[in-house]
Amino acid sequence: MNDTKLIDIASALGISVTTVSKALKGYTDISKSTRAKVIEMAETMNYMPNSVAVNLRTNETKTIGVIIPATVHHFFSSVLNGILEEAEKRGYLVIILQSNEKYEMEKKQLALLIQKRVDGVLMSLSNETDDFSHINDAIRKNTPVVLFDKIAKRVDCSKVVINDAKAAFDAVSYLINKGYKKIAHFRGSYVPQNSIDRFLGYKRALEAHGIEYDPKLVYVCDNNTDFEDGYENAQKIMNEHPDIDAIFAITDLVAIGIIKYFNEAGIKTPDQVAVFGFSNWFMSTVISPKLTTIDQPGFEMGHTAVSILIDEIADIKEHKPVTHQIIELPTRIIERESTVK
Amino acid sequence: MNDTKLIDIASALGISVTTVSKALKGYTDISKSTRAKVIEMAETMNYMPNSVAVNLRTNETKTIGVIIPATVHHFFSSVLNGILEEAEKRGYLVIILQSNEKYEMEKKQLALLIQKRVDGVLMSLSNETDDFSHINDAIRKNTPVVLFDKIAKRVDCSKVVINDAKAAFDAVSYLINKGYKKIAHFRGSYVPQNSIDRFLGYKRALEAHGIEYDPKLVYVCDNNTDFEDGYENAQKIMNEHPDIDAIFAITDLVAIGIIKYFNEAGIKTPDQVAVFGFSNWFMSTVISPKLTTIDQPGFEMGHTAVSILIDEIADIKEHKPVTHQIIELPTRIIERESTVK
DNA sequence: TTCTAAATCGAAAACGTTTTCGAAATCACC
DNA sequence: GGTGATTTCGAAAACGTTTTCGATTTAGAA
Repeated sequence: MNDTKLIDIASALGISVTTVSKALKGYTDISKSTRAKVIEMAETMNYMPNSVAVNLRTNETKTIGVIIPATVHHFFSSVLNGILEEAEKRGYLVIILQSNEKYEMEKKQLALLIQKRVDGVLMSLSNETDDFSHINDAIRKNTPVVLFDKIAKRVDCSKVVINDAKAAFDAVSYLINKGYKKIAHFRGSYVPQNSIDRFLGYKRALEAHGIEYDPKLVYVCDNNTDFEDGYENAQKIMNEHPDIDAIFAITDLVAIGIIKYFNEAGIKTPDQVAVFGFSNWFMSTVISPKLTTIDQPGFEMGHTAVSILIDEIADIKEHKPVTHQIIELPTRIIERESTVK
Repeated sequence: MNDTKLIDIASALGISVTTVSKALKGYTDISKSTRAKVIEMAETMNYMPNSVAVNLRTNETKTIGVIIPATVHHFFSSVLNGILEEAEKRGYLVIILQSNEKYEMEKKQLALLIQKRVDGVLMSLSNETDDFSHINDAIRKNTPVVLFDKIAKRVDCSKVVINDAKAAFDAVSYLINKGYKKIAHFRGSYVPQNSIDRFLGYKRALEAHGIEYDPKLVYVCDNNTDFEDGYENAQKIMNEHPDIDAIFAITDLVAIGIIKYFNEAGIKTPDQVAVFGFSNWFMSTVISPKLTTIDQPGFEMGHTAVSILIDEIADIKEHKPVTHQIIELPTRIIERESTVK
């Protein structure tokens, strides 16, 4: 409980607080000899600046806030790891909050972060949010925001995303090129744009290859925490459309539910029905057959989001104009067993 | 960029900063009428206190730090979710740092958190740390620390753990009671106590049931990020000891590697060799056969760790004596397919 | 009306830094 | 020894709050 502060060093040395502060911060108007004495004394007294006081004086906290909509799992784990690594590298601390897909939560948490004077915030939007004034408020107050993954096009800030529609288009095109003809889609709920985009990619790929889109082959899986949805809808679709030969699933989670059911029901994957996932979560290599999927680079997403944010923080500090970037990270197909006969 | 502060409200109302502050904080020496005026003006000017200034004055940040040794995955995801939920509930923010199993990192990060004036810190030790002076320093400086999962008995602070030895003992006893006779153990590396304790539990269970412990049946799996270790050692043990009938694995991850190999090599699980995991990670229900395992309550661990920490913070603030608690969370066997014939 | 008690307010210090600006001391040079 | 330039230091203000303590006003009682 013996926190040493500037004044302790100063009085130990019989000099002023100002001189101590300057010596420690490398000001040039302090003689080498007193600087040396100060540094040594600071060392022996185990001095560490009180960050709160520094923050108040300098008006920056070297801290960024992160708001994620869901629990820390799967995709968001990767993003978080990317965020933590890059933030550490750049000397920033990170505060994490989860909105549980609630707009009110998200709004409250963003306000809290601003009140805490974080230097910037990273966020992935909740499914509920269709009003973005809280974000615009933050930006107007000079707290830069960068959106990742679940973004809103209408907000004027930097964003880092993948192209869900294109990734889905590629996935379905891959299936078509492999010779699959009757391809179903297990989509996500109707609200998040990612879910919509992946569905659109699916639809466009069919049309681009001259296959008629059949809405009856689209099933909704809106449970994001378990694979039961995939399991049950797989059962359902094999009753209603036993002649399908492939399913493009919105996530690896539902893909795994599908494969689980197929394995239990004796339906051969990929021989009778191929399965294509999305995200390349760890468990996609655990299941048998191993899952063909889209690699969604969560770690890189976290990395670049932090990088952009910290650059913007620096620009704002130097009163430079900040130019917002929209970064679209590349995805790629990871071909495994569930689609190759 | 128009942050309103106390003085703005004060001058708008023609009163002093003191009165505004008191009115907002519910001091009783402010008349109802001015209080009402202040509150209304604060509302319309959208006042939010500057947390940094408040922190400096009150000497508390309502923030806790968390240091985890590994990447945010599997078990630590659950813990983190528990931490985030409980912290939010109690009005605390959380800063997360990862030490990557490096003692020097851990030490540096703890110092950083103290410098940032967090009110307390939660940590799970790195494999390298066998010197605990940094933790004792923190505690001596009145920053309470509570250790979880990977702890050090010698540090005088609260801890929340599971009983690894007992859990392992239960697991192996379960196998013995099921009739398995030649039970191997795929242990973790030699350094973390958890790994040692689980090994000891294994050994004691054998001895308690009159089965001779054979060190040749113990294999080391020290890769925590992939299941290759389990896979390769499974291959090895089936060459060297083809007559084993069960394996107790240190984590679900290596258990899954084992099952993967067994599935590919045509070795029937559990008929020829049963497999028992540890932790009850999500993927243990993904694999076929589904994995019998020990439920390690990560979410509850995060919850109670935060709860204890915040209680200690309150005690310290009120200069009450703090009594450290050692909480041992119960584990239980989750019986699935990999051990029932 | 006067005196006391209660109600209401504000000046100022404090939290621990950083930074501006001026003062003092030293130096170089003639 | 005097001048100006340079080096070295420190007083003080500032960041935005909270809180103590004293001052002033008001109400109540006699």
